[in-house]
Amino acid sequence: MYTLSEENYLKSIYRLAQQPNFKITPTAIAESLGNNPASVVDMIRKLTEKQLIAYDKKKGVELTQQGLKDAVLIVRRHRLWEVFLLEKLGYHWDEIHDIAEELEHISNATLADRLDKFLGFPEYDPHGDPIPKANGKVPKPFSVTLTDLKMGESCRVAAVRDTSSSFLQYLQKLDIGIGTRIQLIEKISFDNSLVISISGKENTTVSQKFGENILID
Amino acid sequence: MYTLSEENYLKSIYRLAQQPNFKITPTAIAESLGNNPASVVDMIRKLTEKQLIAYDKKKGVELTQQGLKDAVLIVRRHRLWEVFLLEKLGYHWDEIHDIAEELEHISNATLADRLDKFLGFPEYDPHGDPIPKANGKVPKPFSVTLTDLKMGESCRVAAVRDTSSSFLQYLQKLDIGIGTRIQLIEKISFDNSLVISISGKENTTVSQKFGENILID
DNA sequence: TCATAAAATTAGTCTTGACTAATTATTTTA
DNA sequence: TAAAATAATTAGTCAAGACTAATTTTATGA
Ligand SMILES: [Mn+2]
Ligand SMILES: [Mn+2]
Ligand SMILES: [Mn+2]
Ligand SMILES: [Mn+2]
Repeated sequence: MYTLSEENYLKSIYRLAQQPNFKITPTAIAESLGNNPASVVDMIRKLTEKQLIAYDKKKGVELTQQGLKDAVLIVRRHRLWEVFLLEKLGYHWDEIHDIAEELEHISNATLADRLDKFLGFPEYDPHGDPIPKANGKVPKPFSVTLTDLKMGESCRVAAVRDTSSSFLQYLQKLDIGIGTRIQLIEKISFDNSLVISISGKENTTVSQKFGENILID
Repeated sequence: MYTLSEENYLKSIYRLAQQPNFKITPTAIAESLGNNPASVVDMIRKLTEKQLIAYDKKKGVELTQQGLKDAVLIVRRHRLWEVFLLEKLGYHWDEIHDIAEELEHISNATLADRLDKFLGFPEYDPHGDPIPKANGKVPKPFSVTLTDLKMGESCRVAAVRDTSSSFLQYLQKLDIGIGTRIQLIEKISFDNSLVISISGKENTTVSQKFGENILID
């Protein structure tokens, strides 16, 4: 389809666009890709010319209809490959993201759909992110976090926001995965730390930042 | 591991080295990759510096021990992915080569071995080429062709030398695949055309070039 | 053996996608 | 609102990996 770089930019812009009321600036894109803002300005020019994005000083960067379609396809491929790597090749959930980051760029007209079918049309990837459908429809992602829970309430872990291996490995250590049940025991008002019970076991304390990265059902 | 280009050069040199007594020249590499000889000379310099190849005017290009090891790994990945695409995703054998050409560059320490295991440690790829083992050992490829057959003898199709989709589609039309039995009925001395019987059915005539691209058991 | 053809190499250019440093525009804040 | 800070943009550079055109080297054969 496009170059590897173009695709990574599209995907990055798409991801930033998921945050409601967030203005997508060159700096924001630069940060999300680990690039220099000057390089981003170059690429914004290129993608604008190709009519994949529109850039307005006031509104920031927006994907065009075509750009959105392309970005969603890349995300679809990424998440399907993640399912494959975890379920078929036995990788752990903290290893799959980086490999999928490469696999998502393999371009073949029917590959995503064949993979989708082979995997049994999964709805969510191993991190709980919804997998865009073949028709381009994207199921609504989870948005309520552990910090939104009220005292005493319990929930099911539906997805993780941060997919870095340091976070995922921490979760593994705590025995938390997609589907794990968590009950909020107490909120420490000093720093918003959360005292939780994981799968009904003894209490553990986690930070606010931790809580914000756990999406629940 | 290396850049996409470096890997493609390594693989191309490896493939050329399979032909016995063949001097691997810049022109030969250029032809096999569809590149300009001048570009090849640049890359020969680069790969020599990285100690992956040795270039001697007299002997031509040779892979070093390290270069050979790396090339074999890329071939291993290529052929394993081809098996995956055919057996798991249902592609036809004339579609898989180009996709594997991209997939072979996905670099992850354990990916090839996991894929190998998932596929049940296949010995040959869908074109009959041997799949290098995890330890770097490469099973001996088939080398006898249809043109080596004597009048009246019959054989089993073991592999194809040419993997272009035009050749593979022609084979499909003739109902020839890996494992098909072929009997040589007659050799036309004028142009070395071969009159053959495919799976015991009525006679068909194929060219010498055709015969040279069918490897038999 | 020497002329010609073919192959290899060099020199110089181009595109992509990065970068740094300098400059200009826009926001914040005092 | 003016100064200071931050963000965006421009200008210039670089490396990779390709190309063409020109030159040199090597091989071939009359
Ligand atoms: Mn990527
Ligand atoms: Mn994911
Ligand atoms: Mn390749
Ligand atoms: Mn093959």
